[in-house]
Amino acid sequence: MERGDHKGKKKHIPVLAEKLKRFGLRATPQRLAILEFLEGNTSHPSAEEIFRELKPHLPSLSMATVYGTLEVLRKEGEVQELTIDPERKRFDPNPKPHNHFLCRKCGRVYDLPVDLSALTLPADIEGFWVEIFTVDFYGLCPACKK
Amino acid sequence: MERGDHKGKKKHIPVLAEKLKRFGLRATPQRLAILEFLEGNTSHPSAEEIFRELKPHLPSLSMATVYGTLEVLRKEGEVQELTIDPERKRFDPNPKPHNHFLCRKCGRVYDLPVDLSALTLPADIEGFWVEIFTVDFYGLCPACKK
DNA sequence: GTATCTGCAAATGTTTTGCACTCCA
DNA sequence: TGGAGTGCAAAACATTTGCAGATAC
Repeated sequence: MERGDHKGKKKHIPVLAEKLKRFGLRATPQRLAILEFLEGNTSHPSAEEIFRELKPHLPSLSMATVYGTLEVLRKEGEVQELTIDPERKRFDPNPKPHNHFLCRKCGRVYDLPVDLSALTLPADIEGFWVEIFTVDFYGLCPACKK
Repeated sequence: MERGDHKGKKKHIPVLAEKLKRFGLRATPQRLAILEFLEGNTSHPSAEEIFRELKPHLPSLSMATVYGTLEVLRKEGEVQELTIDPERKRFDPNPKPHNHFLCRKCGRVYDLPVDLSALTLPADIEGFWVEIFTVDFYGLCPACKK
């Protein structure tokens, strides 16, 4: 696997364009660039980090477009918005429920390999209708623990 | 128990002043008002809500003081800062770990009576040093479910 | 061709900061 | 009295919005 790649090979642009069209969305260069950047990305970037990364390759890109694209992708269930970081929203292209860890020293957010599948709760708890829940961990990451 | 009270009787001002002094902090009217307002409060207010509530009784109060006081109380472990609401920070005067529920309709945050004590995790998970973790629930509250 | 999308710039809302003045201990 | 604390106004950010022009299809 090459440097920069994450889980396996990146999907080709046509595949990402197809995905957008399936949602009834137009396959614009901006959206394709954002989708491609997020593909397999486990760094949980903020909108600003996505913008900063893509701007050099797509100089016309604006923050408004980044936020707008993230919002439509979230509505389609393609990305989830994380609240773990009190400073800013972060985005995760993995829509499946999984756990996150925020390092209090370096500020990075990691996927945490803890199996909480045992934690199945009744959908209705004392009159509260629970649709989703998240488990967020805080502490020191392996690099900062040393 | 009277209306407006929460868990038992409110602590008197001298008791709250003592608490502040134990932390090496001065017992100012602003800090005492904020502490008294938070005492037993389970509404998980934002800084702005605290300000709006207290301003009429303490007209000189400023947002800067509210934020400053919440920050020193958080450092002393007297309140916790919640990240459950993506729109703003909320504060909880109960420093013990417990679960929260955000209603997607009315936006209120509740304490959720779910016992997760069974969920004891090793402090060290694959090299991550876990200090605390939070479980946040999202859905419809009893009032909005109807 | 046309409805969707984008970029810009301005607005919004939250939180922080610098600093002169105040007041608690 | 002296340093900690406060209020004000401005700044700093993160995010949203309105709209005129651009572009995917």
